[in-house]
Amino acid sequence: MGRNRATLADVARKAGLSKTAASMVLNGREGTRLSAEAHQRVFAAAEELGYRPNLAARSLRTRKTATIAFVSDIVATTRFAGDLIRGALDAARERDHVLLITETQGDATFEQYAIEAVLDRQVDGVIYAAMATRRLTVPPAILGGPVVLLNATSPDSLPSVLPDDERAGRSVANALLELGHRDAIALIGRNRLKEDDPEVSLAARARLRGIQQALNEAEVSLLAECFCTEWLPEHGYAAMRGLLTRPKRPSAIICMNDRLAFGAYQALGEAGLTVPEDISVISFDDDPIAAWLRPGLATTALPHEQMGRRAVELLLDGGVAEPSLVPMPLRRRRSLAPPAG
Amino acid sequence: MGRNRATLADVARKAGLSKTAASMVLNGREGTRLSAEAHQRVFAAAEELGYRPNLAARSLRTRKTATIAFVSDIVATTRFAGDLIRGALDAARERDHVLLITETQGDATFEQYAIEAVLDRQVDGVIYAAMATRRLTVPPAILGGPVVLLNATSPDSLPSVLPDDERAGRSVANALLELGHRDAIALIGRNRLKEDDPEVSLAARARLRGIQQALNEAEVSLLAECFCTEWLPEHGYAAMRGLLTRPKRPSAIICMNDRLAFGAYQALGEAGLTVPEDISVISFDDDPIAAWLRPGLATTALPHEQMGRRAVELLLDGGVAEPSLVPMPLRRRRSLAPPAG
DNA sequence: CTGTTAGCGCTTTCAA
DNA sequence: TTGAAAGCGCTAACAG
Repeated sequence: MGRNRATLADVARKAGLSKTAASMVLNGREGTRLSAEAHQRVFAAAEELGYRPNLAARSLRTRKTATIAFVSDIVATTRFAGDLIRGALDAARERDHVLLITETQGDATFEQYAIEAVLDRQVDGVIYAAMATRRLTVPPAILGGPVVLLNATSPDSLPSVLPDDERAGRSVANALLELGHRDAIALIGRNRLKEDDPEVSLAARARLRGIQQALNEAEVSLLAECFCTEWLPEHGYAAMRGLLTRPKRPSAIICMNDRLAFGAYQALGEAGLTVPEDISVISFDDDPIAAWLRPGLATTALPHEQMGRRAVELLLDGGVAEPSLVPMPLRRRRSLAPPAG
Repeated sequence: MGRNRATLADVARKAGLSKTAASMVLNGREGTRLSAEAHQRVFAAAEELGYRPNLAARSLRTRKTATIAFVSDIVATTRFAGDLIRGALDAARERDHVLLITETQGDATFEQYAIEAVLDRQVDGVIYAAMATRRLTVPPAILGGPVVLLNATSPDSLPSVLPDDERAGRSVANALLELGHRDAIALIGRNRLKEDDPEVSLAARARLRGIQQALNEAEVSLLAECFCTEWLPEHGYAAMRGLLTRPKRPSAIICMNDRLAFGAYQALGEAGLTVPEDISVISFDDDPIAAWLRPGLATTALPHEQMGRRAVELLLDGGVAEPSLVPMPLRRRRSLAPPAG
């Protein structure tokens, strides 16, 4: 790769100047002034030879690689990883940086390996990303340089980027309250593990807190709360079926994520109920299925692209050692209506 | 980052040997034999100092960076990008390599930039990936070194990795034939643009070819073929509604991808028809929704993880300059049954 | 068997 | 204004 690339020495020779001079011209150094004509000659030579600096060589001197490590637990399983990465890539490109991406698969050995691999390559900083919003402890090895936590926080005080799930919880509840839903709102997706263990999830607790705040302010309480062992369609389906056996039918459902909502839709369809005429549904994440469902599912979007971008900004432009919350926009779709009757 | 790292010189000094000796011991060179005791001293010193070689410095001499560029058009929009990357990451790690990932967003300027960025960093090779299977022309700049096309082919003869869509087409059709479906099979998702322009898609044509081969062999012809301008749920929905207005109802539906099938499910549900008792459905991709649907959607999986892996293998272990087809496994789920009656 | 020397391509004193 | 020389950390010739 990149055989036969012209070197700085080639450019200097062609321009009839020293490497030093060529280097200074090409790097636009202010201090020492070379004649305008020398500038010309250097630029012309570089142009003609198609010169591009060898960044590995440069970094040996400058100790800067213009390369950031993006270390994450899992890139594939979640649909959202791509957006996190894309946002980071965009912001990195704008700053002339590049991303070295590794995946630990939640495995300590792989993690160790991944971290050594990127540190050996002298990256300028590390973005340590979790695919589920949670608290974690960062491997000490990366603390030798700039670190930003993405979709995670840690006991060490470090800059971090998180979605604002609590505010999202309030938006979701308020969206229903504004439509006139009061005492027939049910919640699907309570989960002790997620709510109680910040190392499993921060989202569950924050969303719940937001929902309850908004409801309390309106002096409304939930009609029912369904616990689910996982946030998958089948659990949403089962929960919804359960709700429909109760004497009082809910006028609106809040699901803790879109996959649960998808399951709830299936149960409603089978029961011959229509969204939103019979029951409104709203949830969290803005998974692609939310837009594909009929009717479209109202939800609050995980701002993954923004978050990836923010992480790079904090890393490169500097940022305070505390969580930076990114708003989750409410996507209003047809699954919302005033309560029937 | 990585300040205060011990250097080879530190190790050599501590071991009381020359840098050369230390280098040879640490790299396990066969040629020159140092005393067993010298080995011990070097290893001990390296261990104690937590020595790790500076790969940027090494690459300056060896012209190898143990870094591969993964240049793709779009990482985010498609759900599958993650799997492609994950497969590549795994295979790279097994070979002690790391991935520099960039995204061009299909924009020529970004692409130019991305390619220069990775070449400047002296990558050992480039994986040039497309998110939709298609034919493309690779930017000449990367032809100076090893290149593998991922999910794409090109007029230049280069090693490439593609899913075996044609064989998948045959599996899909055969799965229905085996169940006894004959002259009431309908196809949703024909699309002239995708079928006729290899730079848009190679999958559509190959899938169609496979389907038709299998049907021809069984002397069966399609009951109906629906054209769709895009392969999205809404188009599958519309197509399915159209099919249900015809005099003869199909016994089985082949959808060109899972999103179309999702739309078809919705139309079937609204029409009060049951999958698979009334109509069987099968499709392509194995999008996560395929498993979430009720009943589970039978489909042929895009082997993206395998493909990413294969690309790295071809790049690093060497491979012939021709397409390498990766099989698409059939996922049998509950959406298949013998024709009713 | 071991060590010295010379770069890889670049930036950066420092001297002319 | 310009250039020579040193050196980043490593490996590869080549002598000892």
